[in-house]
Amino acid sequence: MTESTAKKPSRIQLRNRKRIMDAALDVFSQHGYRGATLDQIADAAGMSKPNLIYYFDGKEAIHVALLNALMEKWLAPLAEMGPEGEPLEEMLGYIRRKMEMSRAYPRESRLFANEILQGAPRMRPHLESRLKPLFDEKSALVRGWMDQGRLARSDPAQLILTIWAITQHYADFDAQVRVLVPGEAEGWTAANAHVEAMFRNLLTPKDTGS
Amino acid sequence: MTESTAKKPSRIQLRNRKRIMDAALDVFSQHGYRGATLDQIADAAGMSKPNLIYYFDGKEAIHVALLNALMEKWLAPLAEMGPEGEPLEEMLGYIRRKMEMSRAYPRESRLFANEILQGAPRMRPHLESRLKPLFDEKSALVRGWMDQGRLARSDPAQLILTIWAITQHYADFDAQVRVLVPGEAEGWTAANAHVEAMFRNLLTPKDTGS
DNA sequence: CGCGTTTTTTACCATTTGGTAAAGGCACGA
DNA sequence: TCGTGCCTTTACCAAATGGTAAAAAACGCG
Repeated sequence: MTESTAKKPSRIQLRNRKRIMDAALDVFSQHGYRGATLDQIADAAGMSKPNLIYYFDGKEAIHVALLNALMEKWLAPLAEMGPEGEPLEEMLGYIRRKMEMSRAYPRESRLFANEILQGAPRMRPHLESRLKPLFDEKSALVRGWMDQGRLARSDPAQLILTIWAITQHYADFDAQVRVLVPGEAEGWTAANAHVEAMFRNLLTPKDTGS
Repeated sequence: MTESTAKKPSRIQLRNRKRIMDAALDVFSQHGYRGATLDQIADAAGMSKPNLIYYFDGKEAIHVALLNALMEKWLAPLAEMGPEGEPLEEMLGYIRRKMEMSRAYPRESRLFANEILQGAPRMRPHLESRLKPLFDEKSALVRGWMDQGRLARSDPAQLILTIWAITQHYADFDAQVRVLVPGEAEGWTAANAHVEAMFRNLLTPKDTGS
């Protein structure tokens, strides 16, 4: 609808839009929305500031475009968790994917963290329309597993929040983690091992006898 | 040393410094360092911008003063955990205090979160000199408990990181939590219950038979 | 090539923002 | 009550920042 009259973008347009988005991800994730400047983004993208504006309507438009583009990627790990497999393995798989996201895409994680920290001014609609339904769906799935006794019982919503908190912590608070836990590369393997063991422990159903 | 030649501050000075710090906490925690403006802080403190500068050397000085003042309060819950009591109760007490901090002082939590997110540019010295030693000390304490079999074994450092991740999440990502988990006041009781049960579960030593 | 279209640059601009200068107000002890 | 030193305000300012106008350059296609 929004694009009904838009012509199809040229190769240059596509390439430059991507360059801008990548540069903006760098800058926004490092300095936050207000801390980022168009000049910084332009520099990082290797083009002039007015040239940025030629491709995007303005600073806010770039930010919103980033947020929109990232939302799907960000939800994917949770979306993939389905009722087909063994509950414990489905959950652990989800947790592993989430850890991998934090490791591989820390900029994206920090971009979201910045946005949420400031009250999600530009993302609340997305949270309500995309995140909430998925969250509710998966909460119900987990509750079902618990009801069947295939997963240790707890509050599914709180459980998912807990998973997010821990996995994202490694990306968002990287600066702190690095100070406290020396060793760069090994840091992740230790973190992965701990998180996996922890949730395996928590999620494995207790044999209730009978 | 720094204050060797300073006169003792008057009553007005004390009062206004407090007003400024409180206002600055509001503004910085909501918008981040660069997102905050002196005008906003001045408004919130009910005084003029040059008057701010009369009491503090500038924007950065206010931010640093805030960070310094907050550090002690922030470390207190962990500092209080000592070797006297029963390990499980000591840990759960710590976790409860940390949750209470997030509930009672979300602005402080977000201020730190903002700072760490951006790489702790103004706080890294503090992290190294104050946080790291405490972290190492308490990690060792926890490891000792585990070695004695009085706490379930895991990586102490990762365990503490995990506690921070979860407890701070409720303050820092409040905007998201609110969208996902309806109910304001009850939210905290559900969160408290979940976190306590979770860590009790994790920390209780498994009877290894004999 | 020739020419319309897309892309990029140069030169600006208005607003915001951190900060200053200096005069005025105010409190309070002698 | 008068002056002295602490506090506050008014009037500014230079730099930074988001954004625009319009000319110049590059592209691509018949």
